[in-house]
Amino acid sequence: MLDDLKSGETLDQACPIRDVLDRIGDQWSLLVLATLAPGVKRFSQIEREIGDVSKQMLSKTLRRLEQDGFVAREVHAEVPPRVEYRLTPLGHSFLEPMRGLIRWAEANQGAILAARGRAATA
Amino acid sequence: MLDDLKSGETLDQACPIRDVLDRIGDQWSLLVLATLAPGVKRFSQIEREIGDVSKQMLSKTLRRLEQDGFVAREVHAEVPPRVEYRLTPLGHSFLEPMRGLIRWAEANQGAILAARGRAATA
DNA sequence: CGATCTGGTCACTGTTCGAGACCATCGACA
DNA sequence: TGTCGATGGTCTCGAACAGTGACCAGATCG
Repeated sequence: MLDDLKSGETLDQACPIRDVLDRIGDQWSLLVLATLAPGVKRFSQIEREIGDVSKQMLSKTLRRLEQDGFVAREVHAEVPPRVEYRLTPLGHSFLEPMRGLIRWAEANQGAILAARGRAATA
Repeated sequence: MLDDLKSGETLDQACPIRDVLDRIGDQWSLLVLATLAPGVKRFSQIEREIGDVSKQMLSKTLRRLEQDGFVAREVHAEVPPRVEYRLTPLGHSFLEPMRGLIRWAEANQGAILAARGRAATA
């Protein structure tokens, strides 16, 4: 799409990247997916690992990821209740291209920080 | 990082991916970068191409992308004023890994839509 | 003498987000 | 018997944030 975009075209809502990125581009979705990458985890385990996510947002994020087919939710009828989350094949396949982005982020963080610093003093 | 994350570790703020994605993961940044991919564009041209971005958000987004070194801003002292935006080398290099993600989005949009439909009827 | 075009900014409003209280249920403990 | 803690959430409240539309300056066109 990036290459196909000519001057004058509009980037309307039919654009799939837009739909997908609106979902996973929020503050928490990607973090949750990354947390689930190594395997099955429970709600409070994810909460602890991310650290500064509120229960509300974690709950909402997980529900949306489940609806979009990225994660699967399994409830065990025990007391206290146990709920397990795991990535679906779709979720795993999504992490593939994400790794490229993550590598870029690690490699270029310095450049961004430098630009930011330059902008601050300018 | 995804592979390095073991159970029990926390995903704190030092994580570079987190910093980077908080910036480009918002509603508009990526769209602006994509719009600028083919070459230099003016403010209102970007506005028109994206279609449903408000001037305020576009202004804010461009300023942040500029601060982070993704785009360069050039003001021509004319009347009416002309302001041009272009990707920096950093901006272009960022689009590299993004293309992988975009391809994934295009390839898997159907699966997501299907999952979403299944969730809605369930 | 207006209208218009550009790149913004400002005030107002509606949506969203985080913090923290609250809930139901069971076992452990005193 | 009483109550305390753990789990996976939901509810409410105030704060922060995003979108809408008005406004601005300065020159040129009719």
